[in-house]
Amino acid sequence: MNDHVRTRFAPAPSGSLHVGNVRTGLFSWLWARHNGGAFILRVEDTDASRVTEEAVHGVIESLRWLGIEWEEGPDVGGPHQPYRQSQRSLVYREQVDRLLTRGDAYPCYCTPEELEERRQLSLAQGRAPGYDGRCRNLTAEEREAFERQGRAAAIRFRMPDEEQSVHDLVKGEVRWAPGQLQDFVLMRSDGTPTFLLAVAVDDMLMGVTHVVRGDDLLTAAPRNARVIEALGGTPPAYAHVPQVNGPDGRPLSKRHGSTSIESFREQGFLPEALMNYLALLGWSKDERTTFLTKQELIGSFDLDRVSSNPAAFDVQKLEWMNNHYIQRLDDDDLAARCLHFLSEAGVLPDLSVLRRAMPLVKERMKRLTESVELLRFLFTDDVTPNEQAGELIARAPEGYLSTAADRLERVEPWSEEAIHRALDEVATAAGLNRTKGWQPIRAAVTGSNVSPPLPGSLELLGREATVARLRKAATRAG
RNA sequence: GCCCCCAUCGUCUAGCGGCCUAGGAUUUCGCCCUUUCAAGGCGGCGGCACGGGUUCGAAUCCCGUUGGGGGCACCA
Repeated sequence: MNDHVRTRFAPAPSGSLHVGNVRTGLFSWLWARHNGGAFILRVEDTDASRVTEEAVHGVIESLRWLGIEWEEGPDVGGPHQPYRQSQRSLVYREQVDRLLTRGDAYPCYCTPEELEERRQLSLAQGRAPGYDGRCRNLTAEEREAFERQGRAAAIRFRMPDEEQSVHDLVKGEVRWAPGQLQDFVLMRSDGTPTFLLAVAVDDMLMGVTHVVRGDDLLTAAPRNARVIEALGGTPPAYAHVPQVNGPDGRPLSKRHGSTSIESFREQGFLPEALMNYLALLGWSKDERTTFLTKQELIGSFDLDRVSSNPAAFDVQKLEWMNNHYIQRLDDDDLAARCLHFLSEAGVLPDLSVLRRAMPLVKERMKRLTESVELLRFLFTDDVTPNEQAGELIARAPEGYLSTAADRLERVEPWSEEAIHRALDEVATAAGLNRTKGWQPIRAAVTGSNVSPPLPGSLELLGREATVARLRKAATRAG
């Protein structure tokens, strides 16, 4: 345990937070918690044009819902405020000035057009397309000349001309040959900081000890580290975790449909199930542990056991896990969660009945949204039979449903057991087994060929509605 | 084009030189249970990308090939 561990999650809230990003954030958070350290939420909005206020709120909402909390962030404040890069311009200006005076950074007067032109040329000649270092060693006179031309300078970092390496906690030792990592822009010519500057400065100033992020940022690590060192700080340890892929094995993106945390919530997934599933995407406790509570995850999470190869997101396994968690929720809790989806669908349940219906449906739902179709018949008299139900009703023996109605009308008491016996009597009298005998009744009462167990369902529905629906179907059956 | 990362059942993974005729989970298939649908139980199919090494011995180490991904922006 190391209570000095400080990690952060720094999403750029331009779009929605998808499960891949969050999986990475989850690892970062788990590492902080595992070490009894602190977790920071920071908004990476150096390119302010792409960020909306709703997006920032969305990020906060999604993380909260999942069960991730932070000690410092834009909403809760903290000793290193502000936590939005768009509000830290002065800080970046100050740090970039230090780099400038030390000669670790320099003004670059090349225009985007010139850079693009040279980039194309390099590519055509088979050389690296990056920055060629044109303004690296400008004399004072040359600078003045550019200034007189009215050129605005971007500020570039002077990358040491030597081999670069990072010791990554997941990838191991990674090296880049001298010249491979070119001088990059720290501050745009309009004075706004780039991601590369902001991240280095913030991680340093906020005392971040471990940077856990997607491995698409692996080449940013040596740049981040060199900037921090040039500023006199100690770079954090880096852990670059693989990206999460879609079911087709390609990186998760819009193309894969709704992959935002918000959409999983709307689809009826439990946050505890999603967290458990996500934690197992690229990490494992051992060879058999599948279910871990939040506390257990915190207790056993270790960057050492994070896999270095990308994982594909498998909804089916998530669904299976979701069902597992649903089954283990207590009835009040589950009912409260289903209520949201029922009312969303326009079904307004009697709360007491809803609660008592939970034992009947909990092992039948992969998603909470399924509670709507499973339980609708309990809360509405509109039970127009679906196609299969219609057939079941039509194929019922002559007078069968009326007989069932008659018999159920006399059931005493109106209990699951008594109803069960009555249903059997009706079926037996008609020479039918349970399957054949109960299905028409199920169809008539629930409007579907599939429903929760019949006796329990009828008990909850009540005698009156049950009998009425049977009679109505009987007339329709002719 | 150059650089970097990755490679075990369809999917998530265990495996860090002998315990592996490769284990678990999910998916799928079959059986059992059963009032429908599920859940549950039992069982089956299914994998070390390929080629070279190193070693008494390789899924495990090294090299190469192939494949996938990422980077080379005044995006993040």
